[in-house]
This record gives sequence, structure tokens and C-alpha cells, in this order.
Amino acid sequence: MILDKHYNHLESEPKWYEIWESKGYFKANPESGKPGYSIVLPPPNVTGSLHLGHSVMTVVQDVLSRYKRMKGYDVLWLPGTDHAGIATQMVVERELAKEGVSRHDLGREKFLEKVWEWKHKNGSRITKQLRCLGTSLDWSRERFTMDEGLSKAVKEVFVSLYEEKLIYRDNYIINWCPRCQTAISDLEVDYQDKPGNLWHLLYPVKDLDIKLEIATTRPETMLGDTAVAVHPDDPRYSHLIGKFAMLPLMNREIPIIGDAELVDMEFGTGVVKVTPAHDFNDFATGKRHNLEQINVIDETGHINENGGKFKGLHVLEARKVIVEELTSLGLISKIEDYSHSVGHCDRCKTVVEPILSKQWFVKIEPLAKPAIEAVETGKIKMIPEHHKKTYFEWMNNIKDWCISRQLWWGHQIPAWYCHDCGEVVVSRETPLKCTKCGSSDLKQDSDVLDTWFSSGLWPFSTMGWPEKTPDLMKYYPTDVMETGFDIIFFWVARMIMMGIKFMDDIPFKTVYFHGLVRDEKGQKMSKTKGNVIDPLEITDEFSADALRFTLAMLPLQSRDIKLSKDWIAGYRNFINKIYNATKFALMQFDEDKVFEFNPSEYVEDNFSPVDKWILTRLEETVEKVTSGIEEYRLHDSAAAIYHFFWHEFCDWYIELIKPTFFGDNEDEKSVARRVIIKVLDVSLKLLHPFMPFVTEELWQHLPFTFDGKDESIMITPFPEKNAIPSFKTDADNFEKVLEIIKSIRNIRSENNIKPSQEIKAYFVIETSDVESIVDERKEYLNKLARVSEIEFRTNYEPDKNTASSKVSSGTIYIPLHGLVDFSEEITRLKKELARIAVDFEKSDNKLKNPKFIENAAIQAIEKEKQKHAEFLEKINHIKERLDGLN
RNA sequence: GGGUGGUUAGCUCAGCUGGGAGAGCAUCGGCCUUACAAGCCGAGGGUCACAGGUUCGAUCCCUGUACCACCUACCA
Repeated sequence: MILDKHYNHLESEPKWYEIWESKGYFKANPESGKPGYSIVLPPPNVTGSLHLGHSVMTVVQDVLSRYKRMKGYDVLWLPGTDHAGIATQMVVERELAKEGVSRHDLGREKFLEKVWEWKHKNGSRITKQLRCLGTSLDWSRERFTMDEGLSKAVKEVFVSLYEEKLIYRDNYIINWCPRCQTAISDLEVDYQDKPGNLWHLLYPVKDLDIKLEIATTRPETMLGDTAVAVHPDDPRYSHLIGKFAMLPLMNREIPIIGDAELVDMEFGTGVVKVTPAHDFNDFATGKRHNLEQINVIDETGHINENGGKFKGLHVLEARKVIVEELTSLGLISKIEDYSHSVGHCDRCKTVVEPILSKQWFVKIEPLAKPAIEAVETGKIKMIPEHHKKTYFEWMNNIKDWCISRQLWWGHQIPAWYCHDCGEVVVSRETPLKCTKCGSSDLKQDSDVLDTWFSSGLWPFSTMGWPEKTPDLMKYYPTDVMETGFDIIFFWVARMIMMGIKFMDDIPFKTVYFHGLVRDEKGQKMSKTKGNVIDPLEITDEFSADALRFTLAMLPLQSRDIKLSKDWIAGYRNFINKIYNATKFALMQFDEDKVFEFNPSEYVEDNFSPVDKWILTRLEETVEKVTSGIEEYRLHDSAAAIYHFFWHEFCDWYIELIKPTFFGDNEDEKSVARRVIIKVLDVSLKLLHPFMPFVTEELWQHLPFTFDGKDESIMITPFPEKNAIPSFKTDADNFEKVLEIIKSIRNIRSENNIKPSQEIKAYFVIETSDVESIVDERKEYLNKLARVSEIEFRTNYEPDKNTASSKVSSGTIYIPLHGLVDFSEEITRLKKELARIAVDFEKSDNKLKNPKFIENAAIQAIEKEKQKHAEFLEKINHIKERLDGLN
């Protein structure tokens, strides 16, 4: 029964995880009859391994899950991983590149085999990490976005959206990554300011002897120009609208158009070249004016056959050559330095090329509308609430969603093209014949779907949709979606849209956003920076419980979470504290005897004042922890139990109860045993959602509990506050005694009274009832402040060797005669004085030094002056004390 | 350019609906007191970014300014 000297988390944590899992505690049971509570884990990328950012979400969700389970809910917390199209494909390609193999060498099928291999290898690493953290995930329901079931859901969604004409295929200008060889969505483009030039080109106007000066950052795109635009209200140019310009080098006539949307009169020269095939604004302008779209850049970033003699040049080479030719023709009037932002591929950092391409799109507006409403009406709550604004901002200006990706890894688009008649067949099953001409020469679209297309279905595709499974009926909508705010558009918005569309109901009732985890310097953790901390390192060194508690204690709702090992070490110490407090309690039980809980001994009349105080505080703590979790203020909950356990239970209760345990009154001891176990029992349960392992380990050692001994703490009921007796008045009175003890300790320390020295105190009270309150509890004063005697007075005349201290209920006086060895104290004070005098002199010299005053920063001088004053004050204080002693 | 959040102790941050300025870590002083030195006792430390306003009273509400961070747009 007595615990080992130290808590061994390396032994305890894996042991308990295995027991919990094998007993099936993590499993949801839709037939249990209990109310359901569900969370789906945001699926980490299979490629990656978990980092501390994942740990944050994991811990929050596990706290909620464990809490709700103890509160009597049938909890489903569903795990899974995401196939993460581009990211995974790139990782595997990189691996292959080490062997000198490209995916094209292997071919699609072989390459996909390689990716699956990779997935099997890495997926297990993630689940191992999750287990080490103690997550109570229902592994029997683990999913992967490319599972058969989920793939079926993806096809179903694609086909029905297509049938409703909410998915269409169109020629569109898209962001193209020449390296990844794929279209990427607006969200995947990373814009960075880069130094460049603004070239001023001259386009001759047809039939007139003038040239239009046009400023551009991308002269090479002129090959695809199909118009020149000016502002219709611009007096300089408006008369030219309707005329034509001659495109140099290509010798093409292009119209001069007036467009108020595209052209800003103030910028550049007020004349804009229009390249509908290679610029987003120009594309839109082209649509407005029915301009020709000439694609001059191919998929590898080189000029194509439409670029005439420049064909085959990379865009940057083309730029150089074109600028040279134009210069020699005298068609460049000016070259300015100009910094502008350039789009880069989010994944590989290659410069993105806007090009025309046939892509699949989701017509998003009809889906967005109800999704906006759901948040507006409060059907879906967002915490912190300000993220709603970001959400609305985006949703109200949403653009159609380009969902096709030119990758191999992902859900291949369920569309087939008929070789004979060109018909597009979109189907749930692989079609054998063309629905139009009956030809069997069909070829499936080689593109795959954007990863987020399948993740958007996650809350219901994982539960078996489109079948109406028992899981789906019971656990959808889920209760809370807990994720990072950085994927509010990528993921959260799309889940809401897809959920409402296909389930006819919101996917979750609450979205709880946590911040981003950064290192101690505030830098985002990334592999390239090398500041990524593997959670396993932490759990190994400090225990999963310490990491979990640290993360729970951090203000998760703030935008950034800065984390360092010192923090974690601090909470490791807390675990040690819990362990030792429990050890102390267990030492009060005779190892050979079996203790049965006898309710008759645990009754109000038997409680000592300190019992009543701690039970009252315990009850308040239950309330704080509960409301904190319910309101998603986990750090308040964690802080409440931390403060209670360490600074009330350990610092005061255990110290105050020691005389009882070490004394010989068996009745008192017996009650104290009940109380201390009660406090531990409840505290461990309150702590369990945060620190599952150590609480289980210790709880198993308790000699008895108050609602029967279950086989695991994780399936016991969470403490209810009304199950703990509360004595508010007694507790408040007791606080007065604690206050007196603190102030006497203060006096003792200030005056250097030896810890073992007993003292006498005089207490001038302000109201008469205080006397009995303190008098009844004076044994505690003796125990914790070494007060041998306390005398109550209505007034007291202190002399200069009497220390005093004001408390809320009166004033305490302690005569120091004979208590302090004055000569020793004088020596000590003199030593201290000498030390400070040195500091003072240094500071004084500094301030007297004219060079310092002249050259130092104002702040430094002010700081020095402040220090100077402080030293002086201290010196005076010590001198006063010395005067008093002499 | 548009938007959001932030600015409180040396550091990292709490402070919910206006009235006490707080925690952890760090620092300093004293303790090996039989659960714990990963500990115990005690102490110091802040014009709550700045300027106005509302109020009996503002860290908190309003207006403006500065700086920081992030999101979004993409300006030829």
C-alpha cells in the first residue's frame, strides 16, 4: 500500500493505456442508452508526425471527452488521418528522388503503391504518438480519408453536386505551380514581396503618330496581350477608346478599351496592357469586354507556340530577350525599380503562374448561404467569438472553388470522357459505355480532388454516410469541433457547407479555436527552422501528464502559444506534489488493516475546523473546475485544481492535520483519515481529465472511496459539488486564523526570529466575536507560527522593540525582547548594509560621471536613478533598524 | 489597401458583466521542520502602450495615436 519513493511515469503510462484500451473504455456504444457526445479528431496528415500543435488539440479534446464520459455521456471521439494530397505526394517524390526515380518513371499505378507503403509506415507513428499522450480515442472507428467508405462518400457528393449543376468544368484562369504540375487554390498561394522592375513599354497607336506608355512588371506576358485599357474618365486617353494599338514584336492589332474597374488613373502611366490568359484581373476584364484569350505560357513555365519566335524560352529568359528587343526598337521608355508581391506555391515555393486551364469547380454561393446563416443565427457557436467576423468576411466574398488537382495521390475525379463523341460521363460507378453514343472507349479524368474536398465531409463520412448507420443517427451533429483558426477557410467553412448540404444539419454545435503553438521565441514551429519539438521527447522526459497539464494551463484561446521546457518541468513538479501528498495520506493507514468506509464517522459533528475549511474549499473547486470545462475555459479549471491542491490542501491542510495524525486521539484520527481520502478522491477525479495516468495510478492505491471502488477512475462519476459538505461561515472564520498565521510568519522572517523559537503574541481585536473564533483555533497558531500564547486585548502600547502587523480583524503585536539575538542581528544587518553600500557607491559614481549622463540612453539613466534611489531607501531602512536595536 | 487581435511585474500571460492589480517562472533572504530540496517559509517588483472623453470612480466602456502580430487582397 505504501508507495515507492518516486512516481515512475515511464512504467505507469503505457501500463494504464493498455488496460483502458483493452477494457474497451474508449469505445462508444450507440446502444448504451446514455446521451451521446461526440467529437471528431481533425485528421492529421499521414505524412507528418505529430508536433506540439497537434498535442494542443489532442489534449483539449481528450479533456472534454474524459470529462463528458465521467459525466455519464456515451462519448465518441473518432480518430483518423488525412491523405493530404500535395503534401504526401511531395514527400514520397522526394524520397524517390534520392534513388534517382521520378514518379513518371514509375507510372501512376506503381507510384500510388509506393505512397500507400509510405502511408502504412507513417500512419502508425501518429497513432503511437496519440496513444502516448493518453488520448481516449475510439480506435475501433479509426478512419482514413482514402478508405473505401470515405471514397464512396466522396463520389456520392461529387456526383450529386454535379447532377445539381453545382459542380461544373470550365476554362478558367487558375494558379498553376510549374513544379508541382498542378493547379492550386487561391488559399495555397503564398504572396511575398520581391524586388523587381516596372518596365515602361511603348505601344504605337494605329493610324496616329503617338505611342501609349504602359507600365508593367511582367513584360513577357505582352505576347498574350489582347487589349490595352485606359480609364474612361481619363482626359489624357479617353479619346483613344475604340481605336487600336499595334502590339510590338507580335504585330497584332489590339483594341484600346475603357475600363474603370481595372484602371487606376493615378497608378503608373494610367494605361494597362490586358493579358486575359495570364492575369486574374485581366481575365475578368477580358470577360467584360469579350476579349480573346491567348495562352502563351505552357504548364512548365515556358513560352508556347502562341509566342511565336520566343517559343521554348522560360518566362524569365523570355523577359530578358523581349526587353532587349524592345529596347533596340526604342520601345522602352523607362525602367524603374519596383517591389511587388509575387505568388509562390505554398508547398514548394516555386513562383506560381496564372494560366488558363480546364478545371472542375464547385459553384459555392448556394452552399455558402445556409452556412453563413447557421453561424449568424447562433446554431453554430464559435469560440472565441471574434473568429465569426473572419468567417463572414470570407464567406460573403466567396469565389467558386477549384477542386481539381493535377496530382496522382488523391480521389480521382469520377468523370469519364468518351473518346468517340466527347461526352463527359459523371458517375458513382465506373461506366462501361458512353451514355450518349454507347462507345466503350472511355477514359477517366486523370485529375484528383483537392484534399479539402474529402476533409470537408469528415464529420459524416467517417460515420458511415451515405448509409444511415446507428453511429450517424446518434453522433451527428457532433458537439464540438476543436481546431486551429488557421484552417477556418480551408476546412471549417467547408465542413459547415457540406454538412448542411448533405446531412441537412450542421456538422457541429460549437467550434472551439485554439492558438498556434510556437517555440519560446515566438517562432512558428517548422521542420526547416529545426525548432520542432516531438511530443514523445517531452512525454519521455517529463511524462504525458505534465505535457497535458502544461498545455491545458496555457491560455489556449490567445493567438499564439509560446512553450518552453521550463514550463513543463514546473508541472512535472506538480505531479510529484500530488504523488507525495497521496503518499503522506496512505502513510496514515495501517498496512495490515482493511479499511471500510463507514459513513457514520464521516458526519458534520465530527469535523474539526480545518476539516470544514478544506471541504468547503474542495466544494468550491469542484464548481470552478466544472464550470471552466463547460465554458471551454480549460486553463481556469486547471488553475483552480492546481491552486487548491497545492496551495490549500498541501500547504495548509496537510500541515494543520499533522498533529492529529501524530497524536493519539483515535476518534479524531479516524475522521481525519476519512476527510483526507475524501479530498484526494475528489481531487484525483477532478484532475483525471487533465492528467489521466498519475490520477489513475494513485486512485488505485486509495484504501477506499466514497461511491464504491470501480475498476478504473476513468469510468467513475465526475464529482458533483452538492455531494461535498460545505461550511461557508466556518471556512471564512478559518481564513481569519490563516491570515493571522501568515502575518506572524512575516514578522518572524523580517526580524530573523529562529524557526524553533516560540513567541508570545498580543492581539488587539476589533470586534468581540473574533476572540472566540481565534481562541478556539489557537492550536493551529502554535503549530504553524510557533505562537505559544496569544493574549486578546482591546488596546496595546508597543515599545520600539515590538513588531506589529495589521490584519482584517485587528492588530497583532509581538514583543521582540529576548527573542532576537540582537548582537547577531546587528552583525547581520551591518553585513547587509556594507553589501548595499557597495552597490550604492557604484551607482552613485555612474550618475556623477558626466560621460555617462552625456552618452547613455535616457532610459538607462532613468533606470540608474531609480536604482540609486532604491539603494538609498534600503540603506536608510537598515539604519533605522540598527538604531532601534542599539 | 481591407480586416482582426494584442500592448498589464524581468519573462510568459490571467484578469467573465467598470470599484481589491493577480498567477506561474525568474530574482533576493531564511530553512535538510519525519509526504515532497522536483520541497518549505518569507520578500521585493507594475502611472495596466500613449492622449483625450463618459462616470462619483476606468486595466476594463467610447474616440484618436503609436508600435507588434496575424489574416485577407493583390496594386498594372
